[in-house]
Amino acid sequence: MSLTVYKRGQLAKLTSCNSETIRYYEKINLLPEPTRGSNGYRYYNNDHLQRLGFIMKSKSLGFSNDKIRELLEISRGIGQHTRAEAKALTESHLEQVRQRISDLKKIETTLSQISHQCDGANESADHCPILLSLFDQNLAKV
Amino acid sequence: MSLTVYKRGQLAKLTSCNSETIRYYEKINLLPEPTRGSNGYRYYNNDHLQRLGFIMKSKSLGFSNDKIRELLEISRGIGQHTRAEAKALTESHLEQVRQRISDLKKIETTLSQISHQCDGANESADHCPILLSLFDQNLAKV
DNA sequence: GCTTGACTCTGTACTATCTACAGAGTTTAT
DNA sequence: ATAAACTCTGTAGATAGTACAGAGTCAAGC
Repeated sequence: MSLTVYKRGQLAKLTSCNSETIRYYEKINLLPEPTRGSNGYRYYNNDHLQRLGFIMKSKSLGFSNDKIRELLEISRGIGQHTRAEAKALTESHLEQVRQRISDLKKIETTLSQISHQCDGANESADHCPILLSLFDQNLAKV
Repeated sequence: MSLTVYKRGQLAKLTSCNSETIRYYEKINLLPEPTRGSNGYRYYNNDHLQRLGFIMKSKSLGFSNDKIRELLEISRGIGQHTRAEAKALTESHLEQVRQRISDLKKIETTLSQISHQCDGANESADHCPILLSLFDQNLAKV
């Protein structure tokens, strides 16, 4: 219905997306090509606005551009796709997030340990426990 | 003391570092240039071995290459650097790790919520709660 | 109507952190 | 001797953008 159009900068402001990034998303087929004015300017419609909002939200949840492209395809598919696909994508991503958290927690523990071993005195870094830990062949694998 | 030398592939195996990556680390001044044989081959010594071990361990703790370069400089500096510097670098990195964990936990919560809202049935993705969430203007900011 | 500033266009280069490949030369094993 | 495995250089690709140069366009104020 709405015939509202937006120039690139306006779309950028409305979505908090860098305006150069909008061009980039078009290049990698995340955002469809908008119509062009006779001046060559891109003119976006409300569908672009909604899609870019979707992209920004998915990004904030850590989805990769490839995953976002898949999610957009599912949402656009006319009955071709199922909720099972959307859920599978989400669950698989969630698993990755959990794995990453688990990895980072191990890193946090190790960093915290080696940091506590160093008094941080304003003296020569010779024999600094942190550096020695990093040189240590036997530092626990993270 | 030890006059052991290693070719690139040997160093790679000993450190579990990809051999192309060793070349890359030399390019970005993370690993000093080794001596070259008359055939142009790189011949590494035990100092390189130890440094690359340091790099790999630091990487496994999530330090960026720039931070690793600083840590190496501190460890190499002849009394020029202090333990305070090493500790500050570590603490600042630890803070970043904690922040990242906190961000990921929020993402995990949101993903888990929207995933639970979807039954994942093998039916049309129309009205899929996950996709609707991602299109929703009001989805809680992560 | 003109000027000025803001915007947009294209293409390309840069960030970080590697990884991989082509085509040539070298070493090693059988 | 020959073939496999290794190394050399330089360059391109992946991921996810960001930034800039140089040209053209639009909008507001005078």
